[in-house]
Amino acid sequence: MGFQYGENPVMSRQSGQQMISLDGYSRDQSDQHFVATNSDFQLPTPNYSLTGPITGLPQSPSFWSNQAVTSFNYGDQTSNGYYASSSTVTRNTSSSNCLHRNHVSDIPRTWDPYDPRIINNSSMVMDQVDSFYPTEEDHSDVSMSPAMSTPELGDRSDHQRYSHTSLSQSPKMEEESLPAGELDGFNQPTQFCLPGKDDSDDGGTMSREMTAVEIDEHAADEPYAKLIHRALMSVPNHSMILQEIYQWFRENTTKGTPDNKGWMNSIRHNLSMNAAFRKTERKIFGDETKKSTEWVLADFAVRDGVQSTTRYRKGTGAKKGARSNSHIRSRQDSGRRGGLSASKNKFTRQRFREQRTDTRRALQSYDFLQSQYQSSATSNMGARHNSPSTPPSHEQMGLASPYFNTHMKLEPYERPMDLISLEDVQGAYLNGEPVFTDQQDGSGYFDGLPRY
DNA sequence: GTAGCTAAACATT
DNA sequence: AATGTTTAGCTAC
Repeated sequence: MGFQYGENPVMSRQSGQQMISLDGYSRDQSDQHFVATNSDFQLPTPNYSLTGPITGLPQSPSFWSNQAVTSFNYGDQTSNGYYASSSTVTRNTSSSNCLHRNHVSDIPRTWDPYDPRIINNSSMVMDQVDSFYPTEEDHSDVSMSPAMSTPELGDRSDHQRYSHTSLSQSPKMEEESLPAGELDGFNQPTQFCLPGKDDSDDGGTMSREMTAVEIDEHAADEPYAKLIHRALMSVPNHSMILQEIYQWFRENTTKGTPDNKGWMNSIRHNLSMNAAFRKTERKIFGDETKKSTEWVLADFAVRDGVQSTTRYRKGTGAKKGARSNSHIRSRQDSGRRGGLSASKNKFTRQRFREQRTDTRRALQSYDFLQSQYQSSATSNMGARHNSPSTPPSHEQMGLASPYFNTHMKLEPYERPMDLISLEDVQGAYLNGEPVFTDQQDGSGYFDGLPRY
């Protein structure tokens, strides 16, 4: 990246010099308000260090043996069944020397060292670096581990390979704005250690530092959902477009191979099926008619990590062993069913959303009643095992239906109330007629539609 | 049985 | 064409 030591930042830019985006993607001019050149940006702060998820690690022993490099808590499944969120790397340095993001909303997608905000307030610049990964094609001597680390500037031979930081992020849509303090945990120190499955005599509760090799091996074995989670956690706003996710996989995993496209399919599959990943739309600046789709981590996933995608699988029970004569035909047939079902389900979901809207409107009339019970509700909520936006497990939901409530991608205002949730309702009548009932066999239907 | 990967069909953008 | 959704076969544990 060309970060250099020195008390006096030198901000020079030659005319015609190619500008790069910090996440490696070209930007529209309108989006280029924050751009750094690859070579002439000079870090005004000497002896700096970073906090935040860092991807792409030098593998040199000197790097790993450096005391300043923190240990890793390689988040694994936690007691609540989630993959732990491993969003932050900390340093054993004083906070004044650390680079950390203070305000996500302030971070532009790209940066320009000539931005007056930087020149006049240089501390703001590197305070907000969150991600750091190599982009050069030749990675032969650089570990592409997706694990997060902290490049140590003392070893510039390694460090110089980091041609840019990733500030890939776009402003969240209004309705996606995070509540205050939502990302507070992002700056909280998190240790990166091996999961406690080792032979330590504490029963595995203690953790130990991973070696670089272990991290690489571990990362290579990580499931897609976890890797996607990690990718999204590596950017400040926890959002990426699909192509950025692809690129992250190319650079940080062994899955992103060019020889086949199956891994892309798998990524899309995981994005679609895992409730930790939510789809948002962002209007393209300057052209309100165009929108780009971004994938963003759900709030609970930021806090708690991601669950396995298969957990969201429809539990109809794949008939193992029920093979047709032709494997190919079976495959095609299953896909065809999926496609047809997808279409049908899309329709039914759409109808269900309309129903939900109607239900919500009806329930709004209960606002008054809810306010009467607010205090008791609050006390009940306090007894919740999980935070309200944390999706319940199968067990918690106690659904007779095999459908896990994965794609109730509800906006905050339309989330089921804690007071009254559809899961709690076993039947409803309108004008004396049953609107829906929850049959004992679990085949609950909502106005003739399957219950989701 | 669960988790994960993968292929595939189909829909949507 | 790229992206998104869904089903389901298969393997490993």
